[in-house]
Amino acid sequence: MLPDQRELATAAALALPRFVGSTALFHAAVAERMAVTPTELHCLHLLHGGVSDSPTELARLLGVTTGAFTRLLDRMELHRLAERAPDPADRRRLVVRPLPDRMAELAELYAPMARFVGERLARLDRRQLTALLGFLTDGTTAAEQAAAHVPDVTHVISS
Amino acid sequence: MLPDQRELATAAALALPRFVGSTALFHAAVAERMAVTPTELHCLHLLHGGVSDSPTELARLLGVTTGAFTRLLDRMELHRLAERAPDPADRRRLVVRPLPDRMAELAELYAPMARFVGERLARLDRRQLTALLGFLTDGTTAAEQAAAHVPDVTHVISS
DNA sequence: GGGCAGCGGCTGCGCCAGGCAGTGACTGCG
DNA sequence: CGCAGTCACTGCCTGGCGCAGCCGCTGCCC
Repeated sequence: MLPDQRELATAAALALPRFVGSTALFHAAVAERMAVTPTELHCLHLLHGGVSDSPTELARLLGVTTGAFTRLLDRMELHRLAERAPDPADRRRLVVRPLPDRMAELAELYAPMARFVGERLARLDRRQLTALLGFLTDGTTAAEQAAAHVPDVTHVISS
Repeated sequence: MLPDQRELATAAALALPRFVGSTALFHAAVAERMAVTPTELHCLHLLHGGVSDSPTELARLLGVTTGAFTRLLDRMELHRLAERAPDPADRRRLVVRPLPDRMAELAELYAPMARFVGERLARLDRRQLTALLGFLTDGTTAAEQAAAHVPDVTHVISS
């Protein structure tokens, strides 16, 4: 790896936390405009991404308890974001389905960022796009795993 | 733009919200391990990035009111993350300074993600790194501006 | 140079998202 | 057929944050 590449990599690693922070803030602003909590919005993304439709699994991915997820679902139904449906195979379970009702509103709120992303991506060639996409998808799973196994630093404190 | 490039761009745009969500969750997990709120951690990143040292400006960047930031600062001082210092030029103001005390602990908690990012970036060439870095930095400012000017959708609701 | 509008940070109060722990319904294994 | 485990749900409580009012300080402006 060449020196300037190392510099670029360092700069990117430093830019990452701030990027995440500000983007999360943007999501919070969108959620507020929709009179909805950021967690509800995050859940909506998971639902539309087809990641899962199981309450327990969704709660885990969202980082909340199943108890909190019950109220979360209550609110999402109230806000016409999703709905409960019985699971025919297991009467204890239920499946969560996203509702299309407020998608237009959501798209409008995301418009500024969508435009930015679109313009930015249009300037990249195939290799650059592949790198970016790979970084995002692998980073997602890495973050989910890392969040579940954050190293215990008790010994650092106690030492 | 070729068809497969368009597909890649679309995929990247879809992967972005989930990436942000899961990464934010990882940050929340790190914050919890440090017995600290995610907002405190976000503020710490801003301080170490040298973005600003003004309470009002930091509150704006964090998306909280100045009132909430006062308690936030109280907690950060309590947790040895930052400290208040008087502004010699203006006795109304104060300067927020990050403390190095718990940086080792923080680095250890970030280690898994840092390793992933490092390995992932090492595989990219100069053009790819430049594209990624540009996307992150420009995306940060775009998100901050977009968060401040989220379009009003009242007419959508009322219609 | 004295009054005054505006700014910067601090505080009482209430709200609400979420954790915790216990409950009931249901499943499937022994 | 009973029993342990799973899944979603519910009171109770904590705590971060918004809101609005407050005080001290600054700098403009007559």
